[in-house]
Amino acid sequence: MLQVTEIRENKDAFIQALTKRGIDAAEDLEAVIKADETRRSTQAELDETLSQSNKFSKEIGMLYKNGEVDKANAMKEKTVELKETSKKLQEQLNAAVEELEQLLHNLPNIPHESVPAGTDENDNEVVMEEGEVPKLGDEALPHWELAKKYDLIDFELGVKITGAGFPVFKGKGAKLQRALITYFLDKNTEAGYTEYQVPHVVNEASGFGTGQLPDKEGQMYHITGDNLYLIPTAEVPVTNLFRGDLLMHNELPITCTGYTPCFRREAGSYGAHVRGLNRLHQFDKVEIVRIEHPDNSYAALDGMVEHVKSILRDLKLPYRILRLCGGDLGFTSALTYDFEVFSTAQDRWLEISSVSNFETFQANRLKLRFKNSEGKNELVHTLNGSSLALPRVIAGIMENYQTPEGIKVPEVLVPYCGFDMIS
RNA sequence: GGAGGAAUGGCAGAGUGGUCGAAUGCGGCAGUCUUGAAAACUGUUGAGGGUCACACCUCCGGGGGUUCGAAUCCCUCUUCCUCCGCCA
Repeated sequence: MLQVTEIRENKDAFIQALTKRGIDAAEDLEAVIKADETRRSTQAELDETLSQSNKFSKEIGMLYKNGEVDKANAMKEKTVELKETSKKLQEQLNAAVEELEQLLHNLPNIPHESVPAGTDENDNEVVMEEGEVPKLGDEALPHWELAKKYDLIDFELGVKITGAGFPVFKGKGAKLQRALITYFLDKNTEAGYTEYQVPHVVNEASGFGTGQLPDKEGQMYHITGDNLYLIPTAEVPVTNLFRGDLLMHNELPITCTGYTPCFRREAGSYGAHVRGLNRLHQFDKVEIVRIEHPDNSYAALDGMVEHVKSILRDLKLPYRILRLCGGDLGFTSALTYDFEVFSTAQDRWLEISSVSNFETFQANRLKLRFKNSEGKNELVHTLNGSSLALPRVIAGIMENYQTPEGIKVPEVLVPYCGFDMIS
């Protein structure tokens, strides 16, 4: 959520920045400023009224103390009108606040200055590319065929018990997935992240705090009976651990990692791109989350990018990093780097990580602040990234590591798997 | 599921109708001392709104009520704790 005081001061800069997302926010921002003015003037009027009635109350108290009951009773009558006025003003104020919040909730974050302008994924900027793309023969198979050949994943069984997009992992397929989760968590904790195990369902306040609600309501599974939501990413429960907190500056940064399944309705997805593991309703992911001092958040973002790189180097997967353009940038993000692994057999890039700095956007919704070194309260910066999302990593490994004899297991995973070949 | 108890500032914890936005301790900040740090000592320090700055307003789990006046009384919801029952 953007900060009103900043909009008030830099309206034009905000309008300018939002054009990068392909949004003309001039009208909305003007409405924000107007609603804010109404809010402030109503508040001032209400405060004045309340101030009056506070004064009367104190005087009445004094009169009673002095035994001047008649005078006190006379004064009581004066308060009646004030009460009615303040009630009316309070209602007006509530309406103004609600209108203002409505507007603010629907405005996306301001893109960082380095974010390229653009409308969709075609305008994303390739920052770097690394790793060797293996040369596979013509007989190379996509992962959904390999999964069948070696009996690693059963998509039909998932359909039977739940529906499309809920695969069942079996045997060495299941074990490979478990190995990856443990390996990722080890890698993250070695880098200093504290491991958390969190609930996989969250309440409405949590969904709002990280910005999934109300923006992405339709993408989440909603448990209507209890008004809870299945998490679309560990970002939601983990970041919300700190919702409403006022931290001390020396507590920063806070760094967390956690493994959770993720649930996404993916309404509107279709076609060959959703085949196999490419797009699922339930998938596993290991996430890293950082709560940072604003001065350090971009250095921290770079650090997270380096960290994810080192994992992909370990796994010896060819990958590239994209800087998302304004049009492809998530609602809450100021700057996002996507990591993609090249799948040789599919001849396409698969997104396996997304690393973002949300600056104060989430913190403002979460009311997550810290006391700075001057003793003043300030919003923190929040960041998160996948390290990593499992299914496409598995797809990438299966496809890139296939040989006529079977699928080789990346060296770093062998100790975690207990086998070095799937055949 | 049944019976009791509780929810106060970053944290712990006093406060039961009228200078209570709230004692005290810890923590934070500033300073003295020290080569530096620690310790000790001194000062300062709740949050949000508002203002150039004051003034002023709101906030003692959420919502509603009683009253001229509520952290304090009443209703309601939520959460936590203790005991009993059930149970992975």
